[in-house]
Amino acid sequence: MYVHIDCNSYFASCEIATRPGLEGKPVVVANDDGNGTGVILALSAEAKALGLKRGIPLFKVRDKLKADGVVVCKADHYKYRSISENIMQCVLEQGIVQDFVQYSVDEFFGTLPVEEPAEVRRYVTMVKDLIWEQNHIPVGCGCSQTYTLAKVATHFAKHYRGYRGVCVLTPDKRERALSLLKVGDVWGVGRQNRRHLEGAGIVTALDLANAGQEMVSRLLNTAGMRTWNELRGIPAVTLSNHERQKSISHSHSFPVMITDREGLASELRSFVSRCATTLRRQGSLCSMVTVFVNTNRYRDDLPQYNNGVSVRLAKPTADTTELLHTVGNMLDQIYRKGYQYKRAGVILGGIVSDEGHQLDLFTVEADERRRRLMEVADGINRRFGRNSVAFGI
DNA sequence: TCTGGGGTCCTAGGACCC
DNA sequence: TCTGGGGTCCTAGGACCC
Repeated sequence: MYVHIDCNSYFASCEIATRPGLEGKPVVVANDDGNGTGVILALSAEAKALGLKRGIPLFKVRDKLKADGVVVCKADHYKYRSISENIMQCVLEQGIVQDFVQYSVDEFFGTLPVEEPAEVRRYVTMVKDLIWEQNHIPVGCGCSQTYTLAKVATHFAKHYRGYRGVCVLTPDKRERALSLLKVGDVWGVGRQNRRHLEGAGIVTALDLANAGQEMVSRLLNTAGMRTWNELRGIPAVTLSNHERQKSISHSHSFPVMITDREGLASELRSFVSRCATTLRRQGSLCSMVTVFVNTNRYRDDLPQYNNGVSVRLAKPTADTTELLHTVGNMLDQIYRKGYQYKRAGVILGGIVSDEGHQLDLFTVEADERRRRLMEVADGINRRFGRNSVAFGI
């Protein structure tokens, strides 16, 4: 029996759990404090009831937020990650769920060694209650024969009060449940594939499950075939372990457009410093760097320019000073005078473990003093907060 | 005035090998 | 007229996820 656990309105729930006085109030979390360029990322149930939606730019609803007394919180991703780790930890210690893995910051998968629906329900309710008691985060739980069907079950757990947050989707109820679910709400069916499927008359999840293999493989790719199997109760999805990220990126849309090279360079330096910190935290080195810049795509009155460049490094590194230097050179390749830049970012790729990586022909001994400098800087920032020390350029 | 940020996987086509 | 055949690896772009 596969189990899926999904935190409700996660970012908003984290704020309510950690800031006194927010309970029962309409709360939205935005990637900004509400004065700049943010959009709504998450909403409490009370905020949803006001008709607010995820993805709306704050400036469009500024008056409504004020009139309805909505609390706007700035997203704190460090907080959300740390609460997520606590949830992970408490479920692992409880020991009911097996093969427990984190799928995203607010979702978890696992298995249960029991099959009988009432018993499954009892176990999963214990897990749900434990998460609430220890973290004050409400969750929805779904159980079924495959990961995808477990996510379908979670959908029902969240949308029908009668389930009280736990839905066990047994084979005899599978068809009925799938007939009530739009095909676009199935895990793995995005906007593009939904259009293809609907064009072929496949509208509900049940239509997809009952479609012929040939038709499905023509309309979707191999990932789509896995989804098709899972909907029919045949496990086909394997969760890769994400112990080490394969790419690390930071990017940002600027509240005020930037025109000069130095302005962009300064942003990119801060992005790459943060990437390098993450890189070292997970014990990795990167061997590829990508830098990109974009103008404002919403302003058709302004000339548009979007460009990016990637370089492969001679040897993998996690050294901030080295990456700062690289990024500066890369910006020179793509920076053009005369544009108003709205967004820029850095992506580190080609990530390898920092032990036993391939040295190139010309590598002398690694610079021990530089490595220790990074270690000390990371240590200070861990202890006294991010950006307590940074690289002056 | 103001429109997010961070990921993974798959595939087609090109470059290269013998 | 006729222009080999069988591979691997890498990358960019597009699909998906949260």
